[in-house]
Amino acid sequence: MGKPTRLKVIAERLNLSESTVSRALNDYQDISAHTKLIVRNMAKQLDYQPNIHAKRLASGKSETIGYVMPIQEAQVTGQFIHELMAGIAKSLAKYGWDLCVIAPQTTEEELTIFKKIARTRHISGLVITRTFSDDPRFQLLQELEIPFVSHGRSQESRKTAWLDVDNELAFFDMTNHLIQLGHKRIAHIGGPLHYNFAYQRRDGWQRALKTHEIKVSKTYAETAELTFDGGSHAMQRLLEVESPPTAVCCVSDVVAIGAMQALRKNGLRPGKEVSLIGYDGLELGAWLDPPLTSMRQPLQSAGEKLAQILMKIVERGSLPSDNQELVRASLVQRETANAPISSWPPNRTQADNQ
Amino acid sequence: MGKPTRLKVIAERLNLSESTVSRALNDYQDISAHTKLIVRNMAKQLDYQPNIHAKRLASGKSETIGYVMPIQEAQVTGQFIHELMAGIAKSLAKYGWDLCVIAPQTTEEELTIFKKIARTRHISGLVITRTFSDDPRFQLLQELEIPFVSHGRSQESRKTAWLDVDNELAFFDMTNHLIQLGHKRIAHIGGPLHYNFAYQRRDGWQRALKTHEIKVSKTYAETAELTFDGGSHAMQRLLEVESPPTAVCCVSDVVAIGAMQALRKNGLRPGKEVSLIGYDGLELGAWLDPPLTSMRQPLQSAGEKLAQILMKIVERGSLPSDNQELVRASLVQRETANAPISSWPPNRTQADNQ
DNA sequence: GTGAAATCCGAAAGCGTTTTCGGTTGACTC
DNA sequence: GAGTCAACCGAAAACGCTTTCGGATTTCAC
Repeated sequence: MGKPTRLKVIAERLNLSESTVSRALNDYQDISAHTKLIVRNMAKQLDYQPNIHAKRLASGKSETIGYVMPIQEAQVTGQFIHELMAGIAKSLAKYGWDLCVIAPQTTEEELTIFKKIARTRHISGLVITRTFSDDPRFQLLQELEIPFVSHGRSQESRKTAWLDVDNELAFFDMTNHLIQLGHKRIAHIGGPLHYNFAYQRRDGWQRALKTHEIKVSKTYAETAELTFDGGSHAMQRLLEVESPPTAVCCVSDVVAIGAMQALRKNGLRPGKEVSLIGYDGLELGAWLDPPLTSMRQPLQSAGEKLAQILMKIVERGSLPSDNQELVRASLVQRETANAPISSWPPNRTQADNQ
Repeated sequence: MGKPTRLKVIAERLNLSESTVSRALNDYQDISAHTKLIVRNMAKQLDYQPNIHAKRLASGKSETIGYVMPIQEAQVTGQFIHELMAGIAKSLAKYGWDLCVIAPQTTEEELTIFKKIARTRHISGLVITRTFSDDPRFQLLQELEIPFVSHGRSQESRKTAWLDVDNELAFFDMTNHLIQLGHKRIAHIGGPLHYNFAYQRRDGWQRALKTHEIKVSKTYAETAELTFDGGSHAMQRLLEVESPPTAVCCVSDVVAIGAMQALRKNGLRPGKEVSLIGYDGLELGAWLDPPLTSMRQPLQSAGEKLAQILMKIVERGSLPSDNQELVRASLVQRETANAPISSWPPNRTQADNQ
């Protein structure tokens, strides 16, 4: 009920000036240890919470960072975003910073919001996700001098701060896993190349094959929209090549799930005739029949790291280029990646393909 | 680069006082139409954006609402949360309000945060979700006089603002749908009764059966944790009763997916021997084999409404009890709800059950 | 032409912090 | 005992806006 405690009342009670109290609480050097102690005790006793608006106005800092929520288009980003945000919020909360959600409806609106932030500065830094190879946000944010960190990279991210999974390594690992199981005919369903990760994932797949001196057929390099249907169609095409693969590395779980459907439509069993590995490690993969093998990246901790990085840049002026970090994805073994079986692929005569 | 435009410069340019400019921009009645016009033009020309901290400090309003992110426990809440937040943020943005995410790790921490907000008042209202029948948050928030609106109800929500799906009606509709298809032996896998919706869903199922004078066997009223395994186990139990159901109403999609697995384990086909309807309308239901029939509630629009309600309460002092709204869920027809088939259930002799 | 009532605007006092700039102590040196 | 230097703290000016209050002008009725 009563008005919250202000700096003033704690100053009066201790017979100190407001400025002394303020500096004591903010640990200034010119306040004696003794004074700091009694001030802090009194503050605790009165449950003092500074008025955040006054603080931000006076100091010119906002202690707020924004998270740009991806525009709703790609599927099943929900869980992803949830975990990431939880990590960010958790980390920020430790330092009393706020996480403010920005949900632009279009790309243009997103850029407009950035410009507005640049003027008002009521948000001191941004976390962006869903990065594209050619992503206009990187240049704009640099021009506007808005501190930011991206989850994922773009072509432009040489000088900016980012945290990303080592996609290349993940797909290298994934492909190696299939090779260990005995596969030699390993295809890849990749994503559209405007997603920055699409390149890296494809490269990882290729490198693994090359390392084991397996030659890569062009027909094995498929591309799909990051949707269920995209995966389904791509798989269908893979089944129609001269000699179909015995295993497929999929750019995402959703695509892999689409691929599973295509297999079933053709009377094939995922994990038997054709092995499949997805990427994202979505929990729902475990509920499928059979459960989908996948690669998981740490999300909650990624969120925490993103927040740390951003605070470091905003607060201590750390250089963006000193804040680039690659994390490793790990295999989630379930049931769609097994050794190849002898009855597949069926012998096809030349005639089959005419 | 240059400092952002302040009230001061636009006042100087027009030879007006700051206070006049301020009131003109805020549409006060005691400013002439003409003055308002030129002030607004100048503001636009200079791309004026008020300093939000100064504004909030002076006015004592924060124009920020908080969204309490559910603690990460239940499965697949991600998509749900994402859509809801997008709706909230979108709606708030129209009025220049901010959405601040709060991610407590435990229930105690959540309550502690509420108390802090009550003191600092830097967040003027809260949206809470995942409500329980006996939910301590309702009483605390009322005591602390923090405006809030809940997505979902609790026992305590007679006087508070909320937006909820008509769960009872949804399950009434769902059950009726199965009855129309010719089912008479319709079971229900409900959720733990500490979730407020669990009661209502069960009641809707019961009412539909009673309306059609189908007597409800107690063995058909199952309860499950809201997880894949929970659904699976509950379905297994249903298959072991004397005369198993031909259709099951599931409290959630995840539970329904678990139930599908149990069916398959027993050599039964979802949508054939046993029909199944889930609830949530998750997109991933469409990727299953067969795709899961479900009920969907509008989420994005729910988020928008929640924001509207909260702003109304915070800003215009609208009474919480005048802001209670029920929305209707709709059936998402996919492939797990069909007419019963004659070969199921098999005839069982008494001996079978001994 | 006087009084009263509108109409419109400016002055100034906040809002609750931070931060700079001196000023007052006391200790310490010689 | 005068001078110097730290060590501590207070006064006061920001920060940029809102809002109350009253004053000046105009309008209108009589």
